[in-house]
Amino acid sequence: MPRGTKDDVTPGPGGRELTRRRVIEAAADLLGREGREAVTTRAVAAAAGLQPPAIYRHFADMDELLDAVAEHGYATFLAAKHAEPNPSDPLEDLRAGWNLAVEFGLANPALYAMMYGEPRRGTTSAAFQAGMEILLGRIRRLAAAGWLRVEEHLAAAIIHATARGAVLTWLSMSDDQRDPALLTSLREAMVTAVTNQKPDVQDPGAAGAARALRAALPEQTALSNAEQHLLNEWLGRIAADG
Amino acid sequence: MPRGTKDDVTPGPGGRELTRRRVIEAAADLLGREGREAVTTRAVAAAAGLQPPAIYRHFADMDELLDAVAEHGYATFLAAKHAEPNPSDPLEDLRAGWNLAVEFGLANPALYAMMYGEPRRGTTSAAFQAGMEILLGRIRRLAAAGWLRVEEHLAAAIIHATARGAVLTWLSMSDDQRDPALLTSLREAMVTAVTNQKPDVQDPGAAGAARALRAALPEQTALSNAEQHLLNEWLGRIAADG
DNA sequence: TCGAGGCATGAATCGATGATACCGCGGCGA
DNA sequence: TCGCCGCGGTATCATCGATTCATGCCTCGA
Repeated sequence: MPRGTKDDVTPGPGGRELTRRRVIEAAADLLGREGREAVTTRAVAAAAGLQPPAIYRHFADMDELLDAVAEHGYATFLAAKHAEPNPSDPLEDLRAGWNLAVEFGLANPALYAMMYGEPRRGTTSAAFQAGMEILLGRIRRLAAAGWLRVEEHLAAAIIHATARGAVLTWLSMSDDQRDPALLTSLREAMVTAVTNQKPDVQDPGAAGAARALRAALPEQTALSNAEQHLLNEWLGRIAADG
Repeated sequence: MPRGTKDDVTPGPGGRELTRRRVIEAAADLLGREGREAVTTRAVAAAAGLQPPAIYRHFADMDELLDAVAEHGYATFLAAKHAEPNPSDPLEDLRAGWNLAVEFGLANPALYAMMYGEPRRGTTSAAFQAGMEILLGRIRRLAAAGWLRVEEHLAAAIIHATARGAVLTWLSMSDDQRDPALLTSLREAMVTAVTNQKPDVQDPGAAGAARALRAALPEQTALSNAEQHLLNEWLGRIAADG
């Protein structure tokens, strides 16, 4: 029997990618059901149907596996929600994005605590980067509509920090302490911190923004007279272009 | 020699309380200098001058020791700052309290991550409770002065959550990403969420329009690549100026 | 002053964890 | 068809948190 020895037990056939997926999902399942401590090489290996050392054929170390679990959980959540942005109302889009981030945390407590509880993990993780990317996209549309009150990266940091604080604080409270108003309060605080009460530009698009900036140009102090002069000419061309 | 055998080595004399303190300070020192992973029973015992099992004569398990370390670090920080509240201006007092909480986090990264990074630890910790107590005191004075906009416990949760998000986000960023404006923005967002103070309406200056135009730049066709490049830099300066 | 009990100390040890070295089998390409 | 790369399994290591047990000091009481 040329292939019997491998098929007769749990491991089963399947390519490398499939085994990798099985390991990740086993780890994610353990993390979700029994918490961070339960995710050991032995427990994951047993749940995935292979021996502990085999895990290291797919992941350099435990941290890499956990990063993969984070990415998997994040992608799964996004796929289930398939939240499409609404270009017509960027402000409501901002709220929806914040809600989405918080909902992810509340739906995956152990995973979220692992991703955003340990400060060192954040930067390198792919899931972290992915979350920031879609956040920056929403912020860009907000900026294009003239709603943004602060610089884009600062806005992203504010949004992220409020969501992070909201989720971790919520998770650390007992049931009787949890007040849904905390989440809405933090969200609205974030909105007022990030956006203007009225958009700074009336007409959408580059032309409208150029007209608005040209009108407000005399107040600025960051540019020299020569720079301002040239900028003014360019703004005129952009405004006429629209 | 009735007491010589105990004095001739590192352990030294002193009561039970002193040994306990030495263990806590050794653990706190290890945590601050080498991070969370370095705090093992063996390392702590070696630094404190006793055998690993002796630690369990003072603490039920590792978690209890870490809780004691948290309390010690928190008390030490508070004693060093000896920040006395200013009854005359409860609003500025609120800001000072928030700043204090954040400064504690930035000054003790590993300790803060341990205290507020793992959601499960929060509730039981004595240091956590102590922080909440002085926070509630400040909130009460705020309420007495008629400044409070929301219920006291909700206010405490908002303050705590914003500080928590601020510190953990700050700690997870690399040096070049850290913008002090993040901390002030979050603090002011907290103030407007908690108090009746109206947010200062900033006039729609050039900064907002500059941000809008920057976001819409890729659409425009009136400028060459070189012109657009320079324009982008100028817009960044104007946006940061606001 | 002397004896007895309590308690901290220290050595040895346990179970479990993350990680590694080595071997054998299989599939894929030359 | 042969050889090689790679995957999984067995055996094993170093270290971690935590426990057990015997020893000896320290204190309290007679």
